[in-house]
Amino acid sequence: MTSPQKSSARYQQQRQRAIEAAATVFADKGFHGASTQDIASQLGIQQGSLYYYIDSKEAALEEVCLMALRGYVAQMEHIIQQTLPLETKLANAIRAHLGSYREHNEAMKVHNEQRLYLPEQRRNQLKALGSRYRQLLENVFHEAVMVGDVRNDLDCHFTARSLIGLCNYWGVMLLRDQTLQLQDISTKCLQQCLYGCAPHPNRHANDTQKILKRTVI
Amino acid sequence: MTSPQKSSARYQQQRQRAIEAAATVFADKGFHGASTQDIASQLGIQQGSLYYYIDSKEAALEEVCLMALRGYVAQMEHIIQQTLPLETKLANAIRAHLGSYREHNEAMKVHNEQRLYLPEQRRNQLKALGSRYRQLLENVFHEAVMVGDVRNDLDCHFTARSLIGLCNYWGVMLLRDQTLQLQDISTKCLQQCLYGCAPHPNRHANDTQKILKRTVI
DNA sequence: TATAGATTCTATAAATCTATAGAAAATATT
DNA sequence: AATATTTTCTATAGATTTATAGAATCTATA
Repeated sequence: MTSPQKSSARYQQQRQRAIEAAATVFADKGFHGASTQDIASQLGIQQGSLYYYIDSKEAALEEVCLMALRGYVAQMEHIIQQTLPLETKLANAIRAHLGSYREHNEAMKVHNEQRLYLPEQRRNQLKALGSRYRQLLENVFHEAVMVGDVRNDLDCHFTARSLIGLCNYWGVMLLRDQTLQLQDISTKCLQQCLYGCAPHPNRHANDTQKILKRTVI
Repeated sequence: MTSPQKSSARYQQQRQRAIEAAATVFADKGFHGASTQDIASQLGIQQGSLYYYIDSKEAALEEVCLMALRGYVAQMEHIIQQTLPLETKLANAIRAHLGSYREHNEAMKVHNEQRLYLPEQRRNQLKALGSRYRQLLENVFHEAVMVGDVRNDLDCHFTARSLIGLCNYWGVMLLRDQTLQLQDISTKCLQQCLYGCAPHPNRHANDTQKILKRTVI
């Protein structure tokens, strides 16, 4: 196990597979509950061989979390900076948030549930990405307040975090129960966020559904 | 370590302290990340002595989760069967839900984040309690639909789960950040659930605040 | 084909962790 | 005070885990 040219296409590809295997196993058993043996088995190699691709189990967790957040935040930057009405922006954001649960090998779930087991220093990048995303979402609500789309006493920080919490909750549900429809849950999360459960005045449920159907990304 | 009369008041009391210590440690390090040594240290006894009070680490987790849910569900039964308007009932329910995060030694957090690491069979009681609670909350919304307090196309199941998700999210925040005000978060969760962020017609923010102030339990 | 480099395997050191047994200490009871 | 009971401690067996070293195998290229 001498230090190799770790830049070949094949190496990078296998490394990616290793991180995805780690994501799957961490999502199922948790970081401490999963062993490097579990990850190696998932990948179909021997336990020792895994260390050709990762430096440590902890480093693997960091990679999984970064994998979850990176593409995701980039997506959000794109969605949110577009000049579109609040509802459309939110619809796109929610759809992207929930969608990424079913994409990245359960890495989002791992990020949510396991990242705090990383030591402070290893969380720096993650924190930055997380804050960035939260801020982007919060700004959407600030703008909406200024335009008058939402009530003017709205606590934008609280609302943004609540929406994130809501999406994370249903994101995990989407993973656990494959019969749940991404489209359906997205619609309902949007409605819940915008109108709660009180009857909303000049708007039918179907309109929201339509908005979600023409998502941008 | 022969089998003792495990019913003395002192024994039961120490046992309770052991479960609370386990809750604290599990909340911090996770079930698999925490060792029986950690729990014993928290309690101020030797690692081996812990087994005088618990049968296994797994049994300890089960006890922690049960501790979290038992009193809590009983509370909800009481709150929810009262004949009160939707807003009041919800205000009480949310307040009780969030409040119990700051009461039971972080056991609620452990229940949410660690219970799935228990084997199927050990989760039976927990599942029953959880379903019971979810059902109680769902019924509140069903009633509200019939009375006309909420829009009639409301997905009560979705709404109940979302509210639980919201409360669990903010419950954990209340633990992590002691500067957050229970009262303030409760109010905002209620508003979020009922009205979302769109301006709600014939009701001022202050009314909701008032309702929350006269919680029943 | 022969060789260099990349990849995987086997074996293992060192650390940790759960659970138990039996001795010791503390407390209660006669 | 003497004895019985409860509680705590120490020591350890046995299992598991991470990470590393070095051998073996595979692959690409000269």
